[in-house]
Parts: sequence; C-alpha cells; structure tokens
Amino acid sequence: MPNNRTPSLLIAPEVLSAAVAILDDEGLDGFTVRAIAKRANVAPMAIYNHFGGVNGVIEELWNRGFEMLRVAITRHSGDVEGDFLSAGLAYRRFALENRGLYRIMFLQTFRNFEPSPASAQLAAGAFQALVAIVERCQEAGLFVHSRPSDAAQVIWASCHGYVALDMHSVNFASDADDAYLMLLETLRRGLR
Amino acid sequence: MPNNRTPSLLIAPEVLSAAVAILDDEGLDGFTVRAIAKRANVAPMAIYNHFGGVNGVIEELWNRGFEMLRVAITRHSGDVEGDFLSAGLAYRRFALENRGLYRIMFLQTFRNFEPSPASAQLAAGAFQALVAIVERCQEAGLFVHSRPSDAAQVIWASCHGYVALDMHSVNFASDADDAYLMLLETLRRGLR
DNA sequence: ACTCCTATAGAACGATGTTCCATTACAGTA
DNA sequence: TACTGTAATGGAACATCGTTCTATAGGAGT
Repeated sequence: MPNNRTPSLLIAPEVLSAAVAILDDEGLDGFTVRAIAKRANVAPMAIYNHFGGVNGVIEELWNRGFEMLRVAITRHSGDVEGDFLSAGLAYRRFALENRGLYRIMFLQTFRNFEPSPASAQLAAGAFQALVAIVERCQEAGLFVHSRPSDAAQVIWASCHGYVALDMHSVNFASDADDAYLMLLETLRRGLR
Repeated sequence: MPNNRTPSLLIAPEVLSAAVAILDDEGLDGFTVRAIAKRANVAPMAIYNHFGGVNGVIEELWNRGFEMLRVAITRHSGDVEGDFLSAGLAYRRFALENRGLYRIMFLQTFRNFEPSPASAQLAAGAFQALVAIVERCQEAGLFVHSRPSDAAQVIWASCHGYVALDMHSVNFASDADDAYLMLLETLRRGLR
C-alpha cells in the first residue's frame, strides 16, 4: 500500500511495532504477513527480506519479550521479602500490559515456531533473575534451603498459571487482584 | 479416500477419535479438516454435516476433556489431606496423558473457537470438584478460612502453570516429578 | 423392488505463508 | 549534476487452509 518506499533502517522497527499492535488489538486472527505489512506501511516482501518470514518476526518479539520480562522482575534491594512480592506483582503487570508478547512467549504454540538456542538462552536469563531472588530469600532464612531453581520453578509456574487462566477469562476468584496477592502470600508461607 | 461409505452412527465417534489421535501424534500442524477426515476414513464434508465445522469438533473435545478432568480430580474419602494431594497429582496425570485435550482446554486459543455457555458450564463443573475439596480441607482445619473459590483458583492456577510450562519444555527443576510434589506441598503449607 | 435419506467426491472461493521477478526509488559516488 | 548499484515495491503464482455448493450414488427401511 505504501506510496513512498520506506528507508531500510526503518523497516524492521515499523514491522515489529505493527506486529505488537496487531497482536494486542486483534489477537492472532489478524496476525498475518499481509496485515502486518499493511499496518507497518511496508511491502509484504520486506518481512521476508528482513526477518526471513513470519517466524523471524515472532522470534524477535520473543527475544524482546524475555528481555523486558527479565528487566521487569529483577530486584536487588536490602528487603528480600519485599523484592519477592514486588517481583511477583511485576510479573503479572508485565503480562497484562504486554498481552501480545506474553502470548508469544508462553501461551501460544505458534505455527511452526521453535525458539532458537539463542532465544531459549534469553528465556533462561529471565528465569535466572527469579533464581537470584530465591537465593537471597534462602540466605536470609525466609525460604527453606532446597535447590533454588526448584523453588523458582514452583514460583514461576504458579504466577504463570494464574496469569494464563486470567487471560483465558477463567478466573472464579471474587477479586482477581486480591487472589493474586493471596497466591504470592501462599507461596511465601509455603516455601518457609 | 473411503471406498465404502461409513454408517451415520459411526461418523461422529470416528471423527472425534481421529481428531484426538492427530492432536496427540502431530500436534496442531496436522489438525486440519482434511487430515481428520482422512484419518477417520470419512469424507471431509461429514465434519460439516455432523459438527458444523472444525470448531464443532473442538467444542466436543473441550466438553469431553472437562468431563474427564472433573471425574479425574473428584475425591471424597475421609482423608481430606490425602484427597488434596491425590487430586493434585491426578490433575497433572490427566494433562500428561491427554496432551491433545489439554491443549484445547487451556493452552491454545484456537482459530476462532470460543466455548459456548454450555461448554463454559462444563469447565466450571470441573472447577467445582476442586472447590469441594478445598471446602472440606477448610472444615477439617487444614486450610485457612477464606473464600473456597479463591483458594481453589490459586491451587488450580499453580497446577495449571506447572503443567503448561512443562508442556512447553520450560522446566528448569532438577526433577520434574519432585518439583511438582514440592509445589503441592508448598500450597498445602501456604494455605494453612 | 422401490424410495428416501445422506455419505461421498470434486470443484470452487477467499485467505493463508511463501517464492520469484520485473520495476523503480533512492543514496552514495564521480 | 549525472551515474550506478542496492534494495523496496507491486504483483503474479503455488500449495494448503476452512468452508460452501452440487451432483452422484450407496444403503437402509418399506
């Protein structure tokens, strides 16, 4: 559709933000090569030249999502207990404010998308931010001493599960925010 | 493909078991109208005549899945604590043994599939089986007295999250089975 | 043996991801 | 200013997707 051609350096950013916008606005139904290109004011071919196809776009969004998530949940203050609760709240906030990205990262087995080893490494990096918090909770005597990665997996699973059901509108709790706080409290008490 | 026509009464069962088989074997890539019909030894049109399209098949699988899940986690013995742990283990077992169904029920926002009110009711029925267990745990003094549905939502979210990450091969725990037991223990202690 | 229901095969439509290709706009250089 | 080469564009084309329509014919009940 574009009357004027887009400068090369702008194509990738335009495509990525268009992809996120479509994912947030219309969900996966609208997430097509032609639709993304149209919204980015770019030729469909640009997606192949710059990303090697729609999976390349997904991979780039995955990478950005996990990097954002890592930053969002990283905590390092003196108050380890506060860090734990604050990181837990930040996790859900990230998911709700970036539904499109979260779907790519966790909820959706996309067409044929399999994250590359480098992308999987990025996801592991985000997980490490949580492990670090768990380790400091253990050192402070707040958590029982088990393998930090085991406790982190339990915490991550719980938070992810809550968010995932929430996004599917499967939440029977009286108040969604309060129930999530109850979840974090339950984890804190249960891991002691 | 079928040389002989399939009796009307057999078409629906054949289509449903073929759909489950494809979902388990090949995942969603192979889940197409034509592939299901071929595997069921039935004409593609039969799926429209009997289910009104692929979404009708998905809805029927959803219904069966939640009915199976409800049966799987229903417990009612004298040992309420045992019931809680046993139901938690049964939840994960159901998911791992019925990956195809579980994906339809929770992991996948399918094409345009939205469960009908009746189907949503069935899902709520499975949730009620969990609420009943929580209520008996509260009466026995095992759990703190909050709204049973809130505690049930927390439990369900945690179990679902663990299973979901597991299915995405996102599990950093040293032993997947042990970590799930740790999750159930954490919930039991944390809800007291 | 006849009739009616319906399962079947096949063409067709729009939309999907993807590839190929000719055109041409634009930036850097002479 | 004129030229040249990179690459963004538009469009055709392919297989496959869900879906609809139609004509044919198989099989059960009378």
